[in-house]
Amino acid sequence: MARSSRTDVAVLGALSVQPMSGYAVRAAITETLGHFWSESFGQIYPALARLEAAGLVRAAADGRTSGRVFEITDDGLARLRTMLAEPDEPAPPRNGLLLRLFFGRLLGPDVCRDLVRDVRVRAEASLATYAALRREVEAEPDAGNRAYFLVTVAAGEHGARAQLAWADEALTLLAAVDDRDPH
Amino acid sequence: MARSSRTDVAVLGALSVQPMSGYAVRAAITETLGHFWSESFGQIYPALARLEAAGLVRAAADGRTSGRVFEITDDGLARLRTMLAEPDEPAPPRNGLLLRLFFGRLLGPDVCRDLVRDVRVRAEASLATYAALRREVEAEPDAGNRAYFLVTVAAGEHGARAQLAWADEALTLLAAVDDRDPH
DNA sequence: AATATCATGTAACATGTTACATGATTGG
DNA sequence: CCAATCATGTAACATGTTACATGATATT
Repeated sequence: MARSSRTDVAVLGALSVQPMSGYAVRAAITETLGHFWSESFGQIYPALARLEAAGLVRAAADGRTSGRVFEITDDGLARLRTMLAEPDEPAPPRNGLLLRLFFGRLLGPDVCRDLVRDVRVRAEASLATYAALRREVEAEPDAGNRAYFLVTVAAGEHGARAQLAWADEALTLLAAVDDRDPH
Repeated sequence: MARSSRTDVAVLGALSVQPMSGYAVRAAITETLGHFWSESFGQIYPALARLEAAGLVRAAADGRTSGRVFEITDDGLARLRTMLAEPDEPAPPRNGLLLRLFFGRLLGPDVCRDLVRDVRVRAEASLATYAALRREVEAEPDAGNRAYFLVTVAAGEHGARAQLAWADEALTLLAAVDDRDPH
């Protein structure tokens, strides 16, 4: 049916919170959805043009700046609800790290351990970020969407903790590999 | 530098195990790397042509079939080692499920709970698959790459268990949402 | 005045899937 | 002989990033 529906969801979703410029949509997605979503200008501006042509958003000149302010229409809100309800079909798996580690014998256990340790470090940094994010959300009064926000934060936390536990198991497995093995 | 390096890694990696046809490369990737990688014919055949032109693989007519058998060259093996050692730059995050749940207020807690339950069911199925995979690997004698295979299986297991734990936390969070809230 | 940030857009490129076209080989 | 599988390839499409071009506004 619709082209680029995922970008459309993100853009309409941002505009469902409040009207804003395309530039601000990008900033909102980066800042608020950044831990599970991303969009580039090259996607956002054509998406806004499409959505405007379809009557799902309405644009008005911004008095204060040279740009335009986009506002979601009733049709746009209805369309967003429809798209949100569509089943989420998971993308085909493509994990570059596991691809490397699977052929790790060609690399040797030392290099593989470095790859894994790197993941561990990044996972610990992520955990700290999520903890801060959680404190932020819990400090603000619930405007009705706190639970939904916390659900996404929890996903990040569980994922990062899983990476940590996996890294430790992987390091144990790799410690048992004979380094004199033919790489 | 090189175009399509990730596909090249997967294809060269498959051929580093044994020479085979392009069709068999696809089957090997699907069967053996399937839980963390995927390639389509539309990527594999052009990749093989590129790799052959670059001298990284060598093709010979297969006596038994109408097709060709591709064999990795010494240059190809060296190239594969180089590419495996390159740092893995993580893809920008794009989690369609979390995008939906973040705007879950527009959908209502009931629909969101259905989305989460679906993840839970799939995660449990994954866990069973990984358990079977682990038994398979551990039943065979170690040809020197068992630890590396187990590292990738462990990643799947930890990821699936994290999804399970997250789903339960999410269901608890969503159970507390007032369903009479304005969607 | 210079610099940073806000703002909009496009073109080139990269990567990937899906559908199609074509034919050989094998097993029932 | 017919169906399934093996085998190779291309074209169209989808999705996405990056780099570029351009200019307005705000801050120091």
